[in-house]
Amino acid sequence: MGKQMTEMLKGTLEGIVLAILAVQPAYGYEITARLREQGFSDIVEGTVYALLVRIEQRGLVDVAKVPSEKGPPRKVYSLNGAGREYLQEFWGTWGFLAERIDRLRHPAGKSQNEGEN
Amino acid sequence: MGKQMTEMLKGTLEGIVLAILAVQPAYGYEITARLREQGFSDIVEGTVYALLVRIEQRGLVDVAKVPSEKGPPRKVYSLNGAGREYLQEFWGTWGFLAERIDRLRHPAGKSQNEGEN
DNA sequence: CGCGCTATTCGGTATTGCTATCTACCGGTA
DNA sequence: TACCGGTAGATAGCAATACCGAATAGCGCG
Repeated sequence: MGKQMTEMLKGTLEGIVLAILAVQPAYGYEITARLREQGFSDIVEGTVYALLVRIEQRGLVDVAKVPSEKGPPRKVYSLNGAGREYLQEFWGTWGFLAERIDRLRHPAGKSQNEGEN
Repeated sequence: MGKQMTEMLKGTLEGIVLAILAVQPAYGYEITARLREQGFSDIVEGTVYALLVRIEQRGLVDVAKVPSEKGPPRKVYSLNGAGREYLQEFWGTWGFLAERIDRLRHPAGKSQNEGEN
């Protein structure tokens, strides 16, 4: 992807990761892989780890060190109460923004094939 | 709104402004007002002007100085070919992201009112 | 002249994702 | 033993962008 996606991920990637953790706890490497599966093919490890450090410091997740068979111990992150609250706020903000942007894309009171161009 | 919205606007505000300009040319002060009308109540002038300078330097808009009856001359921005192309790219990127995020919000194979909480 | 409204510009700050690199652990192989 | 590939995490420096606050500029009115 391009620069547009990079900038758009600012502010949303955090919510995306929290949403992934809301489904089930996971560790950094795993989260990166899951993002790749879901189409975010060029999000690198470094980005995810830095983000995880941030959300940990803000107290949105609980961390458990789990030994791994191959490699250093995993840090498994799980969403806690504050994280769930924050995620809900995220959905609110996202909904607000997405609604308005979609409205710009398909302006009411304009002919159908306007705004796409 | 809060910090979340601020960060989420990164990368999208540019597209939002371009979309507004796609409807019809406008000048900075007017764009700010239009954003306010559409619900982005706390976007300040300074942000919009800085953004306009950027998209002008990238050649996405044409500029015309128009004298005003009240106040300094207005700089009227209108989307040009490159801008239209860029906007279409924006819609592509936005669509990609929005689709994946909505999928996270309403995971397939989960009961309906999951993920909202 | 000073006040208010319109309109634009500028300097500094904070956040955040990216690149690139580094450490560390394990199993397999030469 | 020595090296390599895959797993796992951490860190430093950079670029982009939105915010805040203030300044500047033009015009009409009391």
